[in-house]
Amino acid sequence: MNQLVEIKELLKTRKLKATDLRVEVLAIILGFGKAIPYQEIQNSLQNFDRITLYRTLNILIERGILHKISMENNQSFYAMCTLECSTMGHQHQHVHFKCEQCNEVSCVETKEPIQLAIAYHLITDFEVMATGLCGACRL
Amino acid sequence: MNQLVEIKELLKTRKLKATDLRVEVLAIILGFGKAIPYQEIQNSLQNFDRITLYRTLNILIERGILHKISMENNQSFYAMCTLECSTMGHQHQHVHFKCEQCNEVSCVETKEPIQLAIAYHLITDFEVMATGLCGACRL
DNA sequence: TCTCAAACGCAACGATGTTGCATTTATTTA
DNA sequence: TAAATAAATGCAACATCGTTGCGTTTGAGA
Repeated sequence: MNQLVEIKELLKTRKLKATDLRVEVLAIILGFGKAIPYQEIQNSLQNFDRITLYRTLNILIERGILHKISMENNQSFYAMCTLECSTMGHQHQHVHFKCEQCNEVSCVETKEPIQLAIAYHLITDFEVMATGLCGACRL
Repeated sequence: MNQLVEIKELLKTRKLKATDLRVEVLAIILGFGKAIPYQEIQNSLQNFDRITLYRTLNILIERGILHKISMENNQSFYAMCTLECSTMGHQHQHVHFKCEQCNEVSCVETKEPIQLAIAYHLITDFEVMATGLCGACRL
């Protein structure tokens, strides 16, 4: 089964029509492999409507297909969700890592699960943004 | 020694002129106590130039006086740095916590220092954004 | 093929980021 | 205290992105 069919299947399971832009955007993100900057998505598209792209990304996030990563400089990255995410919500346990050398952003797993506790606070969810050197750039 | 003098001292140690806007912005942030939304800063100022405020916040961050917190919805918050931060860089060990009830964002310490390790990666810095219920809203 | 809710495309508006440049000002120095 | 100057301001100008409304188009099921 090729990627195009897989994408359409995925959209169907989330009750979304398989429109051209949606399929195209998902193909671009899947092809990029790591978390993709918003600009990169725009650059990869030929003709597109800005507002439609905006709504497309939002609904893909809402349905648990994509998740958004906001960097400190307000740059937005998008990445595929894991299978645990659904229309009901996101379930990410990974860390968002940005390499200072190659500037790539990726979703990585920690060696140990992260334990987080704050006095008097009830933590329901958290996100970790780490920076440093990725495996390739460390060599 | 009153707050005004303290603010001017702080600016001097970071080699920054004590201009009206800088002093005013720092007084607003200190008065707010917790992390302050960008909008709240604007609302608290009477007459101000948007670009000057933009540059003011940037240079205060650059000199280790403030730090910026980017929320997932692209809303920006600003908070005072600890004394460990300087012109040489930021040294935050705390967690940025957003209460889902009162929507306040604050810098809080964890019970245990956070240990983070990712296979093949070298981590030089990381930031944690947590959501849940703060002490006051839990009662 | 028909039907219709869903999605698109465009207008319109607002907030913020960013740079250049002439003018003003805080602080140092004479 | 006044002069000198590097720093900071204020404004123009431009760009990007977020967001909503609305008429038109279209994907997918009947």
